[in-house]
Amino acid sequence: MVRASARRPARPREEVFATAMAAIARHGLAGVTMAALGRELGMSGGHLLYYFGSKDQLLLETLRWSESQLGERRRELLTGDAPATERLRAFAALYLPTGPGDPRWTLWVEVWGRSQASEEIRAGQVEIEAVWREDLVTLLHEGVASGEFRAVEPERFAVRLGALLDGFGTPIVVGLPGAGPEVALGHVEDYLYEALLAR
Amino acid sequence: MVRASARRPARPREEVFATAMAAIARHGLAGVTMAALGRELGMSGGHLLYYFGSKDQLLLETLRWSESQLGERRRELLTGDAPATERLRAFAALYLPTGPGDPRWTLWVEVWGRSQASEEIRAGQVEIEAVWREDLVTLLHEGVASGEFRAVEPERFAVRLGALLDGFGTPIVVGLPGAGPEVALGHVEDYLYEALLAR
DNA sequence: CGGCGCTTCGAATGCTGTTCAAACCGCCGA
DNA sequence: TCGGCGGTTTGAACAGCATTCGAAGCGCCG
Repeated sequence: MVRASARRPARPREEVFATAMAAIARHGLAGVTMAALGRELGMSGGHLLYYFGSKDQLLLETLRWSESQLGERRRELLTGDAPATERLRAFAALYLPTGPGDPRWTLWVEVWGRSQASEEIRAGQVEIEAVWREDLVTLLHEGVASGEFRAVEPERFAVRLGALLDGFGTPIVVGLPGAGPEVALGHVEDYLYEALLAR
Repeated sequence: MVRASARRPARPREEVFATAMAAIARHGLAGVTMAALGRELGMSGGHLLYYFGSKDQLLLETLRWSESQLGERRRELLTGDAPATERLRAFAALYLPTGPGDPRWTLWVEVWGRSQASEEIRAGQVEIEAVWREDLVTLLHEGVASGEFRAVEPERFAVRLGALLDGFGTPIVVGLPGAGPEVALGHVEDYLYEALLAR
């Protein structure tokens, strides 16, 4: 058929991810249609699917991109020469949601919801989380080695701290009453004090 | 029109919930259609919606029912005369998923995924969780009062323990590598020892 | 016995993810 | 320069499903 509408080159991947993330944060994944996202980007919905394969794949790639954005910030604060305690606190603050509807965490909530039914999404989230875990373990090693932290087992401690942060994060992003980043950070700081510093 | 198919009375609510829960555990909510669920129950999909209003409402009611099933067990173990420490451990064991695909937790994962977009679901989950929280706070009060636990603040401690349990539970039910109820319980027990018992 | 309100069915409706045919375009080799 | 090829882009078709809703059915009550 004669193409009535003009062809438009795909938007840069960065812009696609940023727009997708904002839309998902605002409407939830179910509230975002490929057609609507395409309109926002000046692309067709079919064009988006040509590149990403499926809506769920788009979600996973968007999360991957989002997490990679944080990689720089996390590396900066983790490799600074502030005491390990401060860096660990900063790590937790960076990990936790900024508040209800935090776009990055909204992606995570959507991914968790799809993870059980998809080995591919599970593998993806494991890969993304691994980076956080490795960085945390490295920091814990440093703190223990320098004598700043008690002689905890870094791997095991990282698992527990990760669970605690996840457990606090989800109610924040979802907007449950009483849940907020300050409250959560207060708990985490107390926990870190009791577990790593108190003698 | 002349009704070709026979009318069938609705299945008891209990059976609807049990069947819905099993189907959701097996396929995820997205993989369960109202038509298919109706066929399993010998009802029409429209009939299910007549009673539940929407698929999301069915999910929330199923979770409510599921949690009420546990209410008895939780009350039994919490009001026993075993030491508070044992009862607290049993509480944690009951709270955590039994393993990947745990039906009860699968409902929770689905609810979390919809919570952000729905005030009604948020309110529902807060109500359901409140019971667990209250029971935990009561137990903590007992343990502190009897001198068995350190003088922690029960409300605050319950928030933190709840976060830790949630943070451990989700990877288990979703089936992430390395996550399992024994591992999680080990962590939780260690945490409880360090936070409540160790001097 | 008639009317009322609840129950039950299942197709219609509306919507959306995904597929796919077709047009378009740039590049490369003959 | 031209034809072929492969990637790009569109948007409708397709398939599926949540939800709505009209209509039939049924029990109960006055």
